[in-house]
Amino acid sequence: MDTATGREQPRRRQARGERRIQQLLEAAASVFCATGYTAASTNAIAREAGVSPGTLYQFFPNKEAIAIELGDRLMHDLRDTYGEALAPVDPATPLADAVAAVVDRLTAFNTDHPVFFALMHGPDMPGGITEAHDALHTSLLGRIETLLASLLPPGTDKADVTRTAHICLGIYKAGLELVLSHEGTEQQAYIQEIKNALTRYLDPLVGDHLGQPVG
Amino acid sequence: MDTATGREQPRRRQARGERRIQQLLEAAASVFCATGYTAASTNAIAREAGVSPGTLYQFFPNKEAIAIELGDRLMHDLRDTYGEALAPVDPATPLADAVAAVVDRLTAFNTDHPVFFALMHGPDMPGGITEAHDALHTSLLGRIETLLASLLPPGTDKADVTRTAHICLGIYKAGLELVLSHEGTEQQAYIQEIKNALTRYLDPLVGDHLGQPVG
Amino acid sequence: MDTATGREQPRRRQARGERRIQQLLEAAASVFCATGYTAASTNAIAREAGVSPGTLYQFFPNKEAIAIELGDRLMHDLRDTYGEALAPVDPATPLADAVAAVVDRLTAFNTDHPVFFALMHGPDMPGGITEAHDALHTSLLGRIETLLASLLPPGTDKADVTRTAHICLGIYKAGLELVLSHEGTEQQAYIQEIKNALTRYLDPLVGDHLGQPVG
Amino acid sequence: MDTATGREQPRRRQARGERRIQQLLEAAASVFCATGYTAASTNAIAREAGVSPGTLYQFFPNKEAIAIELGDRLMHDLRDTYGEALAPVDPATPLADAVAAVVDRLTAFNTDHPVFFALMHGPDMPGGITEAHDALHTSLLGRIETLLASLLPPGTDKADVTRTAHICLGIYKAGLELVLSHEGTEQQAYIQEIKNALTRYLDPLVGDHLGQPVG
DNA sequence: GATGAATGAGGATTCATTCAT
DNA sequence: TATGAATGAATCCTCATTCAT
Repeated sequence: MDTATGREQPRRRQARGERRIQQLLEAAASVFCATGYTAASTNAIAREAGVSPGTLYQFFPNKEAIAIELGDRLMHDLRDTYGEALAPVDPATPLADAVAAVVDRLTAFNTDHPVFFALMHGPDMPGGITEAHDALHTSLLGRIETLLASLLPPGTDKADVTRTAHICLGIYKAGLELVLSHEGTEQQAYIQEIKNALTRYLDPLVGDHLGQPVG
Repeated sequence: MDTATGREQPRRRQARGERRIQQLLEAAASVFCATGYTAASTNAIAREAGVSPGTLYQFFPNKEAIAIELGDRLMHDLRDTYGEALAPVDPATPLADAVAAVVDRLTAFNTDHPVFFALMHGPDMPGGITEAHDALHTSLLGRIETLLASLLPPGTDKADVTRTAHICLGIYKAGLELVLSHEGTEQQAYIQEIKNALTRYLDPLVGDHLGQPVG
Repeated sequence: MDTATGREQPRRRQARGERRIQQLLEAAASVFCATGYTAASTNAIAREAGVSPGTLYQFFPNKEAIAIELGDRLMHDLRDTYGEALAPVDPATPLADAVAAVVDRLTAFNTDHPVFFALMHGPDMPGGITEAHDALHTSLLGRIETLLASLLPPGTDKADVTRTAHICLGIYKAGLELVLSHEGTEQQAYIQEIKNALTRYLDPLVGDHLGQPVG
Repeated sequence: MDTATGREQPRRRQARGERRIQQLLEAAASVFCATGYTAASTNAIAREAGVSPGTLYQFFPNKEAIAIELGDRLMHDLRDTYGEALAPVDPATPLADAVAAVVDRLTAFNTDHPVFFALMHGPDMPGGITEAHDALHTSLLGRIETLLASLLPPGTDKADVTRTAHICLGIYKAGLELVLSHEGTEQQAYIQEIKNALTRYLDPLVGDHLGQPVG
């Protein structure tokens, strides 16, 4: 009966919803970038998406959920684009090159998805941090831990890896903020400084199974 | 009462005003710490200070101004406590020691004035950043630049100093966030990592007029 | 499929429609019980029924209509189960027994159909009372009037019968609320009190064609 | 210093607030009567009071609080007007007269304060019942229990008194609804029926220390 | 100076209902 | 029929700021 069209009918309906969701997420990204997460209002997002507030709430139960979904998709994009590891784990790669690759990739990714930065810098709140940012943060952190696991000496304590990852992510986030607030050659200079800071920070920690450290 | 010592009247009034301001700033600090700058409401600050909203607005034109004044006083406190340079610039001091001293001092200062952190991490907003945080940031940055000026080789380009200062401040802020979100020995470990990250980042930059670099 | 038995098609459709209606009414009953009529949302009813909001509106023009139909069916059920009169009108039955029978039946009916209570206690609204509750109320009232007609002396004024019926129904509704808010022996005690209140209220009104009044 | 005016200054300020509160409560009473508690919106109450929504929330934290305060003041009014006991407890008073007095007083009170009825009939919700109605209900119930304590035989079980009070209040509430939905002589007739129902219900329960029961 | 009442636009969210598919 | 997306006014409530006293 429905054999021929049965799969497409629902698909078309779902497709509309999926399109709306995409639309809403894009609007949300835009608004988050423009005003930050805290100041972003659901009404503004709906308006930006050209729909009514009610429509937004048909797809997301609340503002937080939008940010979470946005973060999720962002991480998937990141994975799809640069793979799980974010960088080549070829033992022969010098640390500086590995770091540079990761920084370049993350920076390029942020250029493509400016909301990445907006989401990473959670709201003002103390301790709390919204679930959305937490999720994004945790996810990123995991990737970095994985990456570090292949750089640091085999026997390194788990807690040390985590701590190191936290510091690296912190340095990167702080650096990204600077990168974004500058332009042209100065911006490039900041990118280089992030790489320097990370490389130098990690250099004494990596085992000598890596290529020769920076001269 | 009102008849005697006509000259003391204004003085007393000013004193009263100063007390009020102090009161309000302390309340603001408390509220900023508890809820973050964005979520802090002027009404909540007034309530915490035990005065009416109207009174608050008799001393500060708006929320922003409170943060600015708070930041100003914080910077003065910092200067009063640790001097302009934040650390001894004795050329003989090894870099690691100088960095450790600065980090310890800033961290101790933050412990004494928890709102320091809250103000440094401005609101969510994009680029803009509120004037208050900007001011605090700029002030801190200036101190760091001064500090770096004595560490980096004499002829270093002004722009390079500024850039380096930005990066250092960024690393410190990111690190402080981690320090504050941990406790006990883990917290200590993070403090050490901040020192490591900064020392290693600066090490190749400082001239050899400093004590021997970290072994 | 569509080719054969052209006559059965509509029948089957009607059957399907009837099933849907049943489904929706059961869902509505469930939601009305859980949240009350006012707070019940049509979306919630549709969800509970496992259909889309649109489907609900294909069978009922609005929320009110659902309640009305639900009330109607409830009254039919009541009639089907306990007959038109709700109780034996055997003149020999003592008043107390007749009252007890009616109360027990209504109470049992409410146990079987908890939404009965929810519908009887209409929304908050003033005077207005929604059509649905009005209908249920009127219907119940009619049954009680019929019942009373056989209890009160033959020549009793119609207005008096109606008034008495109103009072009896009021007492019963108030009592039912109490019954439902208690459990165990206390609940039984309340049931008994309803019977007492009604019996004593009616006792002086019934003619002596009934069995001996309560001692 | 302030001795003379010190008490009046604050008083005047508080007076404005108190006036506003009165105004808001009157507006709330009006809106509750017009639309019922559930449907009453805080904005509508503010509008009715001629103030902005914000003003309302300066005096009441939420809708519920308005109803609670309204109920409180209502109970105080009731107490102030008719005393704690609601009726003479003169042992010589015949039950019918005592009941009539209470019913008349409550009915008169409700005529003076129509919101009394609106508040007694809480929202639709199941079990829940808002705190406001609960409070009013409990308060009324207490008064009735006190009253009954002097009517029922001295040794009566506490639980029995409470149960009887519940039933009486239930009958009265149900009756009041009927009274309010009728006019003129019919309304009077309903008032009489409430008295009858209550008197007859209580008659077998009161000790013979009361005046002769109804003939 | 101090008070606290007043504002009113704006925030997130809900819901009965309609409509394109 | 059935779907579920779409609507948009309405809900409760907040907050920076102003103003009369």
